[in-house]
Amino acid sequence: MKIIYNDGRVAECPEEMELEVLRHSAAHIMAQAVKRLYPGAHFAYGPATEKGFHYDIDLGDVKLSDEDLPAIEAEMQKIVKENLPFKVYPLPRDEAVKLMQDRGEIYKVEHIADLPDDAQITFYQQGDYIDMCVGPHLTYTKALKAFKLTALSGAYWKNDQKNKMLTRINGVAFRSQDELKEYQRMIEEAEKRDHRRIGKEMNLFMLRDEGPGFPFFLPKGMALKNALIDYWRDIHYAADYVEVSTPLIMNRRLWETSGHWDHYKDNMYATKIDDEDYCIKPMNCPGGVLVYASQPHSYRDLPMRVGEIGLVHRHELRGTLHGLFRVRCFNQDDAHIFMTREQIPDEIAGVVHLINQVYSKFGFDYFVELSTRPENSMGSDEDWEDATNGLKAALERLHMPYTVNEGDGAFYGPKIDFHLRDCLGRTWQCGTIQLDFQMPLNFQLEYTAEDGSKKRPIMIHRVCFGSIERFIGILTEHFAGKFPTWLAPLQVKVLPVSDKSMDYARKVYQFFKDQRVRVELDDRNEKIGYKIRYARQIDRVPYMIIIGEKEIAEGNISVRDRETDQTAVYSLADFSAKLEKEIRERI
RNA sequence: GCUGAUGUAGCUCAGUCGGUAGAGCGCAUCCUUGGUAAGGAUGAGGUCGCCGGUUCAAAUCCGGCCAUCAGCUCCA
Repeated sequence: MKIIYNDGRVAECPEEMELEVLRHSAAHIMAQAVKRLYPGAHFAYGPATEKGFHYDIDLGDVKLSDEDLPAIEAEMQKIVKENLPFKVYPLPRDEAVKLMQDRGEIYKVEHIADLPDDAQITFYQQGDYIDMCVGPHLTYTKALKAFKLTALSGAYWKNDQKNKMLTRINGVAFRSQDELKEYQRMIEEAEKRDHRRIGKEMNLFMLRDEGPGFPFFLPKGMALKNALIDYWRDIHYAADYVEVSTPLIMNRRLWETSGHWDHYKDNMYATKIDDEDYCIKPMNCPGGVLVYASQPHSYRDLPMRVGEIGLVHRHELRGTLHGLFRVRCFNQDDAHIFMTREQIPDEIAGVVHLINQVYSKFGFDYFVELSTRPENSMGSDEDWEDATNGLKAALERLHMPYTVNEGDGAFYGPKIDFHLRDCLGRTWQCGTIQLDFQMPLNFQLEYTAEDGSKKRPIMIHRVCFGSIERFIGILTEHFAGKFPTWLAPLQVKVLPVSDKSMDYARKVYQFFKDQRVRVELDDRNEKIGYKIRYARQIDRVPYMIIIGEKEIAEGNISVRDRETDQTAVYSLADFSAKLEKEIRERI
């Protein structure tokens, strides 16, 4: 595949750039098609993206709907068929501005104004369509062989909510029709993994119009959640954490002291009790701080690692809600660490280690981001500088690669965020480590130092799962509902072949129930084949125990394994031992 | 909150031109007692998201609201 660079050079495209160039050129071709169909259209940004391409377009008063996409796609096909060459030429800044002004491209003019003075400005042209662009691009439109427009959405000019909402047309493009088909197959596959679909099928949780963003956990989902929390308690016990629980509703005065009232009010649910203002907690930290402040502390107590599975409520914009990934009430697997300044590096390293341990256990891929001071924040520049450097130093000491997200920290401190990917490639923030000099100051926290003086502790806020709900969503997609045995909502299902084996099946069921195994008995009047299909497809149960007259006669059980689909014969005691080992070892 | 789409039985969906609703699965009962991915029959189940308007008549047309979906913005 040949491409043309913005210096006019034509060369073979490096393989790793092919998709990007293809998609970027697809965006230009789409813009040309849109301009032909809607001459009043003005163009903003039209990049290649991770999945395809899009172009943000100002269509004036024209309202596009999904039904308009096929016509645009057909026009694109026409342009491809015309096999127009891509030409490129540079223009001096004033001429570039004039060209774009003459063509009514106000967004491009604004874009030029944002470019540095010495920027080289180049234009790509195919047919009568001209776009300011650094390229590279295809050499002829016919090189675009496989594409599809997928969706219409909105996007703000320069991604800023204060700016005008433009129309974004999204598409995908590939090297060949086969790759496009493969992509469509993958999308279907990913949709099968969607935690909202699997959650419904497996009866894990539900969402109702009566409480948008407030998930109900059903018995199966609750079993899963509790198994996850049991695991959390074990690793935190081992890492020398203690656990507390603090109130959901507390007086407004507390939130004023913590700074939440000033910085987070819009996201908080408030209520009146006995004529006083109360807030439902959006974060656990003020409660955790009150626990620390309830007693005098010595430097000998530090670091103090205090965990809390805390239920928080946040009033999120309704357009942002998404299954268990984005809700309005969720449990944070929170902890607050109180420590001396000297203990910061070790404590941060300890938390990074713990989070890494958890993610590795499940086999997650993740990336790390360092978020710095936001606009609406509290505290001195020095403290922010110190805290940010502290986090940086910890990451560098651990050789952990990270990107910097300027201005995205919490209002009380900078943070390290851990992001996990969902089945459709979207990423979600899960773990976070926040270093906080402010809360101890606001609440006048102290400890007695070795020399008898009073000193101020530093605080870390941190979560591993992030939100237990979100983490369960991620786990559901990661395992496609086939949770490892220790986590599975249902671990064993007993399937009698007929009524003749029902009594024995009941005994087997009771045996495992007594061992605290999560077990069910399928005593419906159905054939064994049907019961197996249900246990596999709907329950996704790790082990099915099939009980027929043969098993009764021989006094054993037939166990079908979810992973292998093989059936093996065990004695009750042998299988019970195997199961117990598997559950205790956790994965 | 913004842009676009959607909302019919527990679930997945059909319902043409406006004439007050259908299928499959699931559920219940009965028959069947069947050995590793769907045995058969019968039955129950719906103010068509909510409110208002147009009309002799609205699931269907119009308006408002609510929720959901794909994005944007925001976030764990």
